[in-house]
Amino acid sequence: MSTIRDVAKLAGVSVATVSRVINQKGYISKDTEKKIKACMAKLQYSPSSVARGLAGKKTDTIALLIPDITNPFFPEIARAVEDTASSYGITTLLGNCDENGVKELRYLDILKKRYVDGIIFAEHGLTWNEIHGILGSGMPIVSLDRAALSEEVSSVRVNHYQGAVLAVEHLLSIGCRRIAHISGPNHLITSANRNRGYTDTLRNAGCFDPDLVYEGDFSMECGMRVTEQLLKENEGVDGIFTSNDLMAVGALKTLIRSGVKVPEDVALIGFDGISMTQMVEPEISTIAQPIYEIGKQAVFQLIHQIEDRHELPEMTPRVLETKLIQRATTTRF
Amino acid sequence: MSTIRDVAKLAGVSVATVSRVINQKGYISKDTEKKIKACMAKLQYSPSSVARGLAGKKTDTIALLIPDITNPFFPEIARAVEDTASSYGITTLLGNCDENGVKELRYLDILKKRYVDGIIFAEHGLTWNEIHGILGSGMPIVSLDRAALSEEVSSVRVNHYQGAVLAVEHLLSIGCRRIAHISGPNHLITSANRNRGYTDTLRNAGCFDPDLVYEGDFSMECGMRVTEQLLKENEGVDGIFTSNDLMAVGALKTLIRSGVKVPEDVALIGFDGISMTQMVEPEISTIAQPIYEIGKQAVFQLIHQIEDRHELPEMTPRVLETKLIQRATTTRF
DNA sequence: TTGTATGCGTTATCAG
DNA sequence: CTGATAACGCATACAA
Repeated sequence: MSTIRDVAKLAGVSVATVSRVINQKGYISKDTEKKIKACMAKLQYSPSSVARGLAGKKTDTIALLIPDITNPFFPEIARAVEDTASSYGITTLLGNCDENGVKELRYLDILKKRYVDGIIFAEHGLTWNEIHGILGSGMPIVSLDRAALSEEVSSVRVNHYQGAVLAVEHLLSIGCRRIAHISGPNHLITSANRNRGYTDTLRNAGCFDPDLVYEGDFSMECGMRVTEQLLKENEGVDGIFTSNDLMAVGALKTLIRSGVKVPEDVALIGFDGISMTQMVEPEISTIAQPIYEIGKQAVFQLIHQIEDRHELPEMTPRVLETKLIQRATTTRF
Repeated sequence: MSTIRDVAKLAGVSVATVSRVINQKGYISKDTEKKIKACMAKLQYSPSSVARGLAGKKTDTIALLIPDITNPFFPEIARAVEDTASSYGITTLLGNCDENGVKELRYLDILKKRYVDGIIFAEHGLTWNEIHGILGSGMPIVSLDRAALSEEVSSVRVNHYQGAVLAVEHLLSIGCRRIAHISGPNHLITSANRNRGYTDTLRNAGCFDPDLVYEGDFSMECGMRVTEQLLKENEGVDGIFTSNDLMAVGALKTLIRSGVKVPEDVALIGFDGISMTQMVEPEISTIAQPIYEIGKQAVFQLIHQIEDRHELPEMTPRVLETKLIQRATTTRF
């Protein structure tokens, strides 16, 4: 690998001059610029982002930390983030934290020191101390989950509560009255908000029953297991709202295997809007998050923190809304 | 963020001494070591991997480049790689290339210069020139797809050919005679090998029909579309072997929607062994790759290139075999 | 056992 | 317009 010095030597100029043409900064004569560019090409030179990072420059690289790469929701987020970042010449590095605090910290340790220009968290298990540590280090961050939890850390906000309301109202509208809920981990704010939306709506309708709420962990296996338990422990459940799509897929499976007719006996609706809901039969109704928009806004917010000049399309950090997508599992004739 | 110099100052020693305790290298008195460690803790110091990389040291970080993060096979590979790497204290950075040569090169540009200690490619579109460029730069690489294509680049080898043979023999054994194949992109060696396995086996059995071979692109949509076309253009197809599981899921969907009974009318088998095959009803038979083992071997091979000393469990770079997993889509009674 | 000095590849500040 | 040279944070021969 050739360095900036090799180029300088070959071109018969100083490294400073080469650096200038690389960064399009300061004055350089057309002649030397052309000569230098030729030399760079000949040596197949490309600047080291590491050295560049050390020298305090931007690396044009951001990191996206996700909790579980095998949950398709996050790969879809990743694509959105990557797409957007890519269109600004920014490369995205992914870190899979595996719901594991230790790994999360390990990533941070690596990234904090100018490895990347900024970090996007899709759901994190950090303490406030740790977050302040990062913020203090000057590393721009954006969070995808702490909706409205604090003004201190930039985040893209999705109205999970309203999404859950949509889901439950939909189930009510097609005639369901005993509607169960398989929630996500209660310590996650997103999950908790969906839970509230469910509870409130059902209370208003006068058919809330705490026995019908089960805490899940967002995995498909859990969706299967809990649904089994749910069917065993309760009579007359005629609708299920799962806090994410993966659990809905699991639930659907158990329902079919148990000989329960979907949606005739039990209607089913998930949350997220991942494409897997369309891969199964019957296709699963869901509350779709604006996945692409989420990724896009996250990148916008991050870039804004990194530098204010970037001429970005008007930042609209409004709260993003979810959308009901009705499919076979909630369509009764 | 505190630097090594801050620690040195606080501890009243030189940076070299601090560096020694960080790297457990050279002699240091128990006393100063303890003192320095205390200072590091107090300052919440952790060394910058960037500077460390620049200074020619290992970064204990590797990169895994995957072609399509939304194909669940790769997240599963990623988990295996991460798991293994993690157990050796190595952090894995992911890059999603999106089947996009430009992005692939962009990642390489970033990674090449001592950003990471090594790179694992899960399927790449690099030319030999480009590969040599990386090799020449001293960056260790391991490839997951170029099975047996060259001795120059280290790779973990899976017997895709034999896997396809297994699949087709299985279909034959349950009575299928007109067996269609939806292949992957023909320019991918893995996909081509599976295709050969299919063709050879069917030829030997005397029932090969080139009209029943369709080229797909490994996506679910493609699985749906091609299956539709396949049903329209051919009579009496009684078995389908798709070159990966995602296409099998798509195929299954089309079959069910077309009122075709699976497996009574048409049996179906996929390839890869991703867990999604168990999420649908009926569950899909598949040729399972030893996903975890693949990731593990890739990491082992990479570490071996990075440094020879690491006491790794006996390296067994044997060819990995696939395994038939029979499920409902090929179980006739 | 510990300190000094130098280099890693770039950028940035000042002089020419 | 261009060239030295000092950072950036760390590792490492070489001294002490």
